[in-house]
Amino acid sequence: MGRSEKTAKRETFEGLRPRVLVGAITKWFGQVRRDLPWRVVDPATGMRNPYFSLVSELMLQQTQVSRVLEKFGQFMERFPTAAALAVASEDEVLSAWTGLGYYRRARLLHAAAKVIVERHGGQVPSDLDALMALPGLGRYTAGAIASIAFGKAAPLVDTNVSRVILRVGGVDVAGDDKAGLAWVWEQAEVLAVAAHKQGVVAEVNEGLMELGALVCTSDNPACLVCPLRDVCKARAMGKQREIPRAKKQAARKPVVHTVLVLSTADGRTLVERRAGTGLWAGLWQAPTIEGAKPASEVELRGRVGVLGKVRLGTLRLRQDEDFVFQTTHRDVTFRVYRGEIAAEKMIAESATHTFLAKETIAELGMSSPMRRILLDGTQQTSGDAAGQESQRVKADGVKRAKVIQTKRKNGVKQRDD
DNA sequence: AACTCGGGGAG
DNA sequence: CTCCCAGAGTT
Repeated sequence: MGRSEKTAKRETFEGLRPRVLVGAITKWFGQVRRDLPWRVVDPATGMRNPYFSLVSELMLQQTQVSRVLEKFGQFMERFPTAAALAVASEDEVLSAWTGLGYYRRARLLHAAAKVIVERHGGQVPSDLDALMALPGLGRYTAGAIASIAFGKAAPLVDTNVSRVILRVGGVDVAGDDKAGLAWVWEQAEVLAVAAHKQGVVAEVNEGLMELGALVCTSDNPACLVCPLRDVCKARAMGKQREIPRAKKQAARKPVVHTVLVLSTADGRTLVERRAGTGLWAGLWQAPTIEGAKPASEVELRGRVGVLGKVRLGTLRLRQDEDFVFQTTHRDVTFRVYRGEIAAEKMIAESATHTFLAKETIAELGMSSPMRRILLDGTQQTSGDAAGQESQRVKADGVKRAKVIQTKRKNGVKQRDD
């Protein structure tokens, strides 16, 4: 390709000049950038710690900054280096990940740490292709680490960047439009190359995301304080709130998890590991029967009684109030029964089922609802419905259950009516 | 190309 | 209620 063609391509950002955008973003980012824990700079090298970037980027995939802030520090304390992470057990890693969701990321990060130790001497590689070859790193994450931690001329596109670029370019497509996304990546590359020439590729890439997170938000863009307000085509057209158009969302499927929390007199509880695929794969739980409708007490007793060939027919069970836990693809109704046995020898432990103390259970990888069931006591909520709403659940056999929504911190939001 | 994988916050 | 979020891997 000739030089003129290359030059022409550099100017296809709908007539916008990359240098202008680079300058505006860099200046703005320098003024407002947040102090996030993974943005620390090593005073010795003047560089960001690439391992911090690796961990934070994996955590940030499809996850908001505020959510990652709650987990990042603790994770780094437990696994301060790639080598420390590589030698940890998978359960330790999953435990540190509990509550973040998309648990596959934790396993992939763990696997990436092992590759980094075995093939890269324990140092996160700086080469884009080497980064892409690591488990769990796709085009976005590899580009983020290469550009932000190593200052390489690599582009990056997440949903923030995609929204900013589509709006600035005035491209009216859905957020998951394939051709639109390809175009966005081209523009991101133009920007990254231009920024790299000026030595500010890290600032521009991170600044683009910061802009999308703080100013060019999806619901209510704050155009008046936007550094790109004068060049933004969506704003000129008054379409900044319509671009990008919403993606189609799949309906959630109702399912029911019937759970038996079986405890011993000395305070230990029976737990098992979930199957290796599907929802909450490989995480720990109290014995659970999953189905379209709630399992009966008889079925639940049978599920556990079979373990040690012991009948639990005489065991008295208490039933919690049902609650619904929502994930992206499911409404999971939890029906929880609790019972106590005199001695754990009533049920033989096995490779897959074991009685553990509460402190030990707290160290297992578990889903958020299971953590509540096992560690926060019962879900009785009578007289304490603040912040919760009810909805009719379509699952058979479940009349109505509270949807667990926001976990209020003490004193932050008490009912005041 | 479509689906799957969590969880919580905000409007 | 709905939509969104520093995406990637599998089918």
